[in-house]
Amino acid sequence: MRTTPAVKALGALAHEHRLALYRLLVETGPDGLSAGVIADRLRVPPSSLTFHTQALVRAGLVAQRRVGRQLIYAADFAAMNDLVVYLTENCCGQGKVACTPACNPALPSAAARGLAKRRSA
Amino acid sequence: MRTTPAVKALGALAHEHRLALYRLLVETGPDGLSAGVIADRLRVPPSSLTFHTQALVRAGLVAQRRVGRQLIYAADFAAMNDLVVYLTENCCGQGKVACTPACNPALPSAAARGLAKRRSA
DNA sequence: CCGATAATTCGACTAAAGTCGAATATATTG
DNA sequence: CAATATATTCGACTTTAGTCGAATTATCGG
Repeated sequence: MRTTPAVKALGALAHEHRLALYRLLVETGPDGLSAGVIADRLRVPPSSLTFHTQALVRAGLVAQRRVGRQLIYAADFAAMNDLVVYLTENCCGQGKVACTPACNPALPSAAARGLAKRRSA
Repeated sequence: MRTTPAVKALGALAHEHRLALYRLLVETGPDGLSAGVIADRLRVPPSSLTFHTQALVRAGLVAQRRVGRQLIYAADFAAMNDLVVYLTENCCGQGKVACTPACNPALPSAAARGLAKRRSA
């Protein structure tokens, strides 16, 4: 079965270690953190940490770059926004007002080119 | 390892059938749809469909109610909003969610080239 | 009660995720 | 180049997710 970008992103976040890692990167901002620092903070062995960082990178939620001998990971905020938009899309058929606890505030409508149906590795 | 509510919710959405099902329910609104109708729309055998609806119900994203001899499933919009808020929490070190659309000052690559304001971690 | 409809549970199976030590690659420094 | 720091890949393993036919429970109309 074909795995869509949105499912990849959700699957990448659907693990304690990776969600903690992602939230750590969201909190940190564009500067990001090195793999070593992350492994230390999350108390995860290096080889396991690699497994999880790669899951996030493959899903497009986290970007990787090299600085010296370290690999730095940082959250991709646009990807997260795309995901959020996708989840709340067409809420209640977008015409009705019946969404009791308020469907969603206004969010960037970048879903078109985002997580919707794009086909990529 | 303890599985937090957020991870349960993300895991519940991290599957093609369940994401399609959830989005179908989001689009449908509070009235919801019966298991049979859902199975028909998603082209999933009844026993498999049950497996997936239960995953969403267990995660708190979908509510179940009986009407006659049918079981109706409907999205829980408050749960989705909670999840979205949780994902964007503490964005860029700020204590609010208000940065959600704006929390995209620059991607790490751009930041590394000095195209954006640098923040120390 | 009976027969039909609606959906779930059960069971057996296959596929995929997750873990982590040891070996390996990559980059820096002297 | 050699020694060191940083991180990944590999391999072997355990656990969990997912699939779906067949049997089972629940409900309705007569």
